[in-house]
Amino acid sequence: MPISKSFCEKSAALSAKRERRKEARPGELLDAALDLFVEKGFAATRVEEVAARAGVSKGTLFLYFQSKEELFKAVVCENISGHLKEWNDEFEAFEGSTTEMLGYCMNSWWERVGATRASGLNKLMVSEAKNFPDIAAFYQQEVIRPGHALIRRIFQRGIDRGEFRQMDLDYAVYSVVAPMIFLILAKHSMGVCVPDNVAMDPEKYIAAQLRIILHGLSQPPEAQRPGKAKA
Amino acid sequence: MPISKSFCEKSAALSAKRERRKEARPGELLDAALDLFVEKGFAATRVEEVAARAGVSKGTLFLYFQSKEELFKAVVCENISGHLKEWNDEFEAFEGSTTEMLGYCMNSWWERVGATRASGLNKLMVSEAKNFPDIAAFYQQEVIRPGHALIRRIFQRGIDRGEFRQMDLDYAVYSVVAPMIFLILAKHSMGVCVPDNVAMDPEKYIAAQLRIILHGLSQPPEAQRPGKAKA
Amino acid sequence: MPISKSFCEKSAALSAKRERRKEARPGELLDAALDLFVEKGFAATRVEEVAARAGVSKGTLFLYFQSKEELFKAVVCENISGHLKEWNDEFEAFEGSTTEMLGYCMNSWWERVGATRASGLNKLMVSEAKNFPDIAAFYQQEVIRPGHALIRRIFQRGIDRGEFRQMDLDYAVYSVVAPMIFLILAKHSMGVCVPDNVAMDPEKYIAAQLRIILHGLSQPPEAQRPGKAKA
Amino acid sequence: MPISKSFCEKSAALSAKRERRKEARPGELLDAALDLFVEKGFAATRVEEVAARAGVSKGTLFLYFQSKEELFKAVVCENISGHLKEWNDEFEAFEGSTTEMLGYCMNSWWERVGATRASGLNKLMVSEAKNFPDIAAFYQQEVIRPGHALIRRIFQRGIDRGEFRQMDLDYAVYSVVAPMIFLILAKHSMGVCVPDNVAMDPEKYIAAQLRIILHGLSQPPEAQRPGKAKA
DNA sequence: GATGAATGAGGATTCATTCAT
DNA sequence: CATGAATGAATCCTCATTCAT
Repeated sequence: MPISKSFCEKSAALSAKRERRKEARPGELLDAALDLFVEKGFAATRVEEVAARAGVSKGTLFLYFQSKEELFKAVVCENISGHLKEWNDEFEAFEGSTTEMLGYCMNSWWERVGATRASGLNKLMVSEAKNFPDIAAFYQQEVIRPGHALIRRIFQRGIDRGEFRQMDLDYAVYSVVAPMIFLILAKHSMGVCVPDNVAMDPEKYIAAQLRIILHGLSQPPEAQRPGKAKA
Repeated sequence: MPISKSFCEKSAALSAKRERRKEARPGELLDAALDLFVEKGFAATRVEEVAARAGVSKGTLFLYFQSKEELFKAVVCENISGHLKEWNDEFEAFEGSTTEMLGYCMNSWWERVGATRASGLNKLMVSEAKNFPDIAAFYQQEVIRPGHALIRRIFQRGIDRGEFRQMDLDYAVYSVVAPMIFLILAKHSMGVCVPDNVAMDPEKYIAAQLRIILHGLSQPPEAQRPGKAKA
Repeated sequence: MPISKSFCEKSAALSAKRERRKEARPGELLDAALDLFVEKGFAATRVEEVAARAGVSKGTLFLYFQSKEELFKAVVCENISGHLKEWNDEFEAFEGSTTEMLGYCMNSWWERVGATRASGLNKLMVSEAKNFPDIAAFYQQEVIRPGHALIRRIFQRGIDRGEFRQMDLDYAVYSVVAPMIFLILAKHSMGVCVPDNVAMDPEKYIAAQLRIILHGLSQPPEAQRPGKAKA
Repeated sequence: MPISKSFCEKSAALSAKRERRKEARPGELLDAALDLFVEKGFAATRVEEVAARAGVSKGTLFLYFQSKEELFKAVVCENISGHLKEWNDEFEAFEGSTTEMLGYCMNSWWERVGATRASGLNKLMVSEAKNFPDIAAFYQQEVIRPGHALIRRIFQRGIDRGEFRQMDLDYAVYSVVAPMIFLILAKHSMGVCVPDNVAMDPEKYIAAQLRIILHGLSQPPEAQRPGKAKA
């Protein structure tokens, strides 16, 4: 947590000062910056554009953020949601089957993160991880690791309760994470992952993906109809 | 193919002016450019750096590419592999089970594309799609759509042969594509998808993913051990 | 005096508008400004810093001074001491030897001007004369010319009274002025005139300088010891 | 010498590279920069103006100097003349009286330094010492200290040969340095040290100053004419 | 063809100045 | 009166692009 603290405390300290100011400005700037950084990347985004979209002038932005880089860091900090703690609590309290829990988890992730502007953060990190290694490390620590840990605990619960077969947990986790990433990129990268001409309904996708994760696509052996083969 | 033609023909026409085509156009420049664009993004990459890494001077780069943007387009064109036609042919000739075919397809994709530098192209497109809509469209047409179509045909074959259950083909396709994207990002975006401290073996991952796609993770009903539940 | 009037009357007139004059205009601002202008130069000094050092906000500074440049002019006006008139009166009343008078004059200059913050004004004018020709002219008229005139009158008195030999008065004056400037720069320009590692006692320096001006450094002829020469 | 080395070696290394380039550029830029820095100070000088005066564009300046600060440092380094070694050699070889030597020294300083553009460096250091402490330290080490040391040796020689009376060497040195500084400021600071309306002939000034240093201004006692007093 | 010096439009950042509160 | 948030002109610096050699 040392890294996370350094970033977040800094912006917390700033926030204290800010709240005494026009108090809306920094948030509007961060909003605008998130959109533009996600849309065009860090380097291709002009601070003046961010300011304009937030309805203020170039100079005002620098009143709240020391530099474009600091703005970027603040965008990342601000948009790292604290949902993980929430989900962990829900996990502890959950009473139903692990299958239900997994579905609940993926769907609520979509509602609370995937479907929101905040999901752009993931695409942003994909693009800029190499240019901002310290932020990437921070993001990994705050988002990636706890997220993976939670999913792993869910699978472990399923195995413990006899719902899931024994499995290599790491790769099982990826089978949940990969679709999330896929959804984000489908949302933010216009047709580079999913063809434009194909409708893509996230809820349906999650449901289908869950079905596949749980039961696979193969025909159960007893149902195999011989003779239906191609030849 | 009209869009694809426009890009490739343009660069072909330009090359024609300068006598030889790919022969004369230093592949080193395209190589260096791919690496750097993938690593830092389009805007954050300096042409001088590309030239330096290719061992030539800044001026030389502009002998072969009219502009940084043309260089980018050429990088995309050059790295769009012709594997799709290959795979389509192999699909037509394939005699084994569709399960085998799917495994063969994913593994050979990893060997021929995923594991190579060329896989950076996908990350590149994710990052730059919004900044280069025409290139994104071109990429979609040349890579995404044919790729999806191929996978869809495989699934269709499986259904036709009674190996796979009925399914929504679109979402089934994503269950193959998402892991590929995931692999690429794991390779190119340091820890933003997979925690740094977790080993990730692509071949194993593909195998595990295939198993999940085919058979799911749930315990088969007859094997469910009641009473083993947590509560 | 026309130029001098223009500056001071202007600021007087402005002040009149705002009722009270120097009383209301925070001397703290002028104090802070003098220090910072002397230390860092006009351009490198930020008004915000001046305001901060004076304990007020940036906006307040502009209540009292129309612009940074006006602040600068006010600093010069404010710090031009009225000592000249004083010294002229003392000159008229002086009864002792001219040698004594010269010593008195240099020492009291050091006490009343050289040793105080106000001496920074001279360094300031040296640095900024080219950037503010009209202020430089004003300073020349108010400080330099009367100062030179006074010293010249002292020398004239010495010649008239037979204490000093005939001399070119202009250059004689410089032999008094140069050490004063030297003292100021030694005080304000860290090591650019006097090495840091050499102690420099202004009173002693003035005494030594006076001795040199009056009697020179050469051995009186009758005291020359031939044969003591190096060769 | 460690500090001096760091600065000068750096610019020497740069020079090596430069000479292979248009080879005249850097010198022209340094010339222009010296003039403008002396005239307006560091902060008030725009790099574009420097470039324009050197007949090149803004960008070209940054081809040769990493930043405005580096340009400033290079200006200082470049203009620190190696005359001190020369003068030291001449001192060792000098055969005449120390009085002659002192005169020779001051006059040749004026010819070789004071009268040239390089003398602006001193004014520059006066103005910017506080803003560039490391450069000021470098300047002190390379110019001020060796200069003072040389003059001190001259006076020591005069004492040893019986030409000069015993004296406090430090203050004696200042009686030579102060006029030099005075001359420089008279040259570079339009009327802030010497009134504009007074002719100032450097050679004459040096001669007069020498006379004063050596013999003072007082009437020799035997020549004092009583009764000539004012009253 | 190849080079690298030169260019200048473009973008980040600063800071004097204004003005609503 | 005092404040400090907001402004935008001014300036440093970068880097894609050109071109003479």
